[in-house]
Amino acid sequence: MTSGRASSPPDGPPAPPGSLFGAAPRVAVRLPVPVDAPYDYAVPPDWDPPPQPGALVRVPLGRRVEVGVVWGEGAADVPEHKLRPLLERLAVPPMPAALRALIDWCAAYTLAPAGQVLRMALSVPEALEPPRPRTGYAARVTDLSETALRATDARRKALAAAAAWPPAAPPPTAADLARRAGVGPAVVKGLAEGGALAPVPVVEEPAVPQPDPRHPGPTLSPDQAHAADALRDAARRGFSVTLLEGVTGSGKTEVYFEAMAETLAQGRQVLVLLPEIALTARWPERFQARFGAPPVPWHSDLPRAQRRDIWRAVAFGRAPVVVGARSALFLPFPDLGLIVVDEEHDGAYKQEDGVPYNARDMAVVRARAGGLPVVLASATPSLETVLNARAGRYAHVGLSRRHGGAEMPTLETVDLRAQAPEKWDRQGVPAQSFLAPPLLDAMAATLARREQTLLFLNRRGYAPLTLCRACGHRLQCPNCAAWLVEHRQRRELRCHHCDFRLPLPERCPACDAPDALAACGPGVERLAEEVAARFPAARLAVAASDTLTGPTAAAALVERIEQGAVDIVIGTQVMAKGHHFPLMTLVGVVDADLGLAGGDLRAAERTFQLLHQVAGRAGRAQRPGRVLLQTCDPDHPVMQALAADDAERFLALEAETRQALRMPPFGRLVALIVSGLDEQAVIAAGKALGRTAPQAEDVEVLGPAPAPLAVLRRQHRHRLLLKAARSVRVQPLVRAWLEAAAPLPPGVRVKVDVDPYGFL
DNA sequence: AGCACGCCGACT
DNA sequence: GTCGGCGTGCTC
Repeated sequence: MTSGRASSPPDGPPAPPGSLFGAAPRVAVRLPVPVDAPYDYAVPPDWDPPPQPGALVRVPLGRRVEVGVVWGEGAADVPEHKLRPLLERLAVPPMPAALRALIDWCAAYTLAPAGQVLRMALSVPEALEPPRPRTGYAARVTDLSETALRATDARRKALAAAAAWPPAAPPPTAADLARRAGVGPAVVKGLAEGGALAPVPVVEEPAVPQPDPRHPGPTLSPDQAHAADALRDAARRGFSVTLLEGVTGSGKTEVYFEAMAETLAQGRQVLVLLPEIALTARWPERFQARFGAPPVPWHSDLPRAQRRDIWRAVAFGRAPVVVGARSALFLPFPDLGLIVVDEEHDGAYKQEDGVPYNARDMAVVRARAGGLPVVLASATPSLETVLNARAGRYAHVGLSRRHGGAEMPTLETVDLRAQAPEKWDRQGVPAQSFLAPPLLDAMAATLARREQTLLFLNRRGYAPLTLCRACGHRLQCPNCAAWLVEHRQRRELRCHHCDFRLPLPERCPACDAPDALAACGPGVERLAEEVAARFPAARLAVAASDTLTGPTAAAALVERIEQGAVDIVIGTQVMAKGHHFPLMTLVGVVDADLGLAGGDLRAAERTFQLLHQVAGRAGRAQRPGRVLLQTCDPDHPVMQALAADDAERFLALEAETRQALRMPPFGRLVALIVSGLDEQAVIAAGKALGRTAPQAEDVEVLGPAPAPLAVLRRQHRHRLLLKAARSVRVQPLVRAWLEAAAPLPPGVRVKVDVDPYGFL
């Protein structure tokens, strides 16, 4: 992929007079601002050698100063007099060529301005500055009598501590010395002022834990060892993509650890991508067990200082392994040797805001650019990855059995039409139930065996809808086309799409009727209420993203469950991920149909993956597990495939459907979201875009129609979908479409989403 | 992304 | 008469 920069037109402006003897040397610099082309800058004559591609430089831009990356030679299409000089080289390693290639590729593919993509790679400005030297202290004298300082006990101790400091270690700070000597820091300062200690500036990069590939890890089963051999083999060669497919509990993680060990032994870096880093509490433990050191994390919630340290450690090649969320893909690894994308099917890899990219796909692009292998791991790989493997584009390594001889859980559907939940008694008033008799029986039996139950319901809060029994008014978000979700514990209604909150009203906001508001449908809180009433002796825990604030809370809950301090866990999808609890032998899926509503392209696939993953929570170790799926449609292919444990057949059916519709991965989709505060203007702009839609072979444009979330944060949204055959290069089409389109009315924006995933 | 320029309402 | 709202456009 080229830089996308047009060369100077043949009839361009004449060269300025000064260029007769050779114009000032210029370089193209990409800037982290949303423009597509790099800007040219003059290289000051005293810059010898001139900056090479990848060099990070400070440049003037308008009336501010930005950090940019030298992208290549300057073009001749900017008149000499407009050129401004490079200001400074930054003392960090050049951005690796493979990362620059990824940025260009990502911009060209997503149609995002390349500068906006670059911004993701320069997200930690502090990391580009030299670390601020701290002051260390070294002993300058052997005895206080050599100074004018009066010898006190504290001073003697502090001086002795400084003299005894190991020369190999970095010099101690005042605080270090004071702590060692058991005195106050003022004593140290006093010694320095009196000349007994010499201040030395210490430029110290924080230490990074070093994983040891030869650290003895857990023993692999023959199945695992076989798979590990294949991955190690791939890790020894250049670019390749390998699908590592293994059912939940088959020990995929330990298998790809072996590929990582191989890469680490070669002295090269490894990147592991996880979909939601904060919630995969067990991964770091497993990493530590295998490599004898904690992994280095990367995600956007890390404290700034830590992000700076890690960014620098990666850039300087001091971080051998980073485990991170999708943004870790844009870290400047100088010697990346392997990328692992765990849970590759997970929708969290698709970024919806900013540059809409899929980190799993971009990982393959990064790997190809760097000539290194990628491992895509999943128990339920995505349809596109499976098809790539079948077509031979990806290698395929399978793990069939559960590690440690554990049995797969038995899985049954509960037909809610035939076995409807029976009302329960809330203080003399019959209350709606969400648990059918078979599930309640199974829970009682599980409780009696002193084993654990997971009730899975992918809905936060108490109830997803509140309506007025008097007038029928439904409580809606004022900013979004969405119902307000009751959070009874917090005594408020919340919008799950924007940050709107409303204290729980006593009267209907529409008709003012008192005590008429009724909760409709279940959320985890409401389920907990029913469970608490039905099983008063059971110890409950509710696990949702808003009840588990941060990884610490998640880890604490995991520990409580492990220790058997919880009998029934009621959780959203945060509970679906990679924990395994030996006592958890029953999983009840409260509403298996939940994800299937709403005509989303991948609804069936996602539901299958999620429920399969949830089912995998049941019965590991030596106890057999049982999974009950409550559904109103037990004949649905997803339920059938889950009950029969037949992923193969489900994927075949799903592939058939998609092929018939010429939908991804058999066709390509690009979404254009037109949004703005003024609904009429948005509709008009959408229609105008529809009229100028590209007419081409194998291309069809659907819409405009209201987008699935027709109003979001007060922005009205209409969507057009361009659907094309796989062979069509959609980017040039869309680019030409937008360029030819009538100028957008004020306040209306168009967002392009290549390969849209969810419905945002 | 910033940051200016530029053209229409409520104040010293 | 100015201060200031944010729509539009540019930054080598």
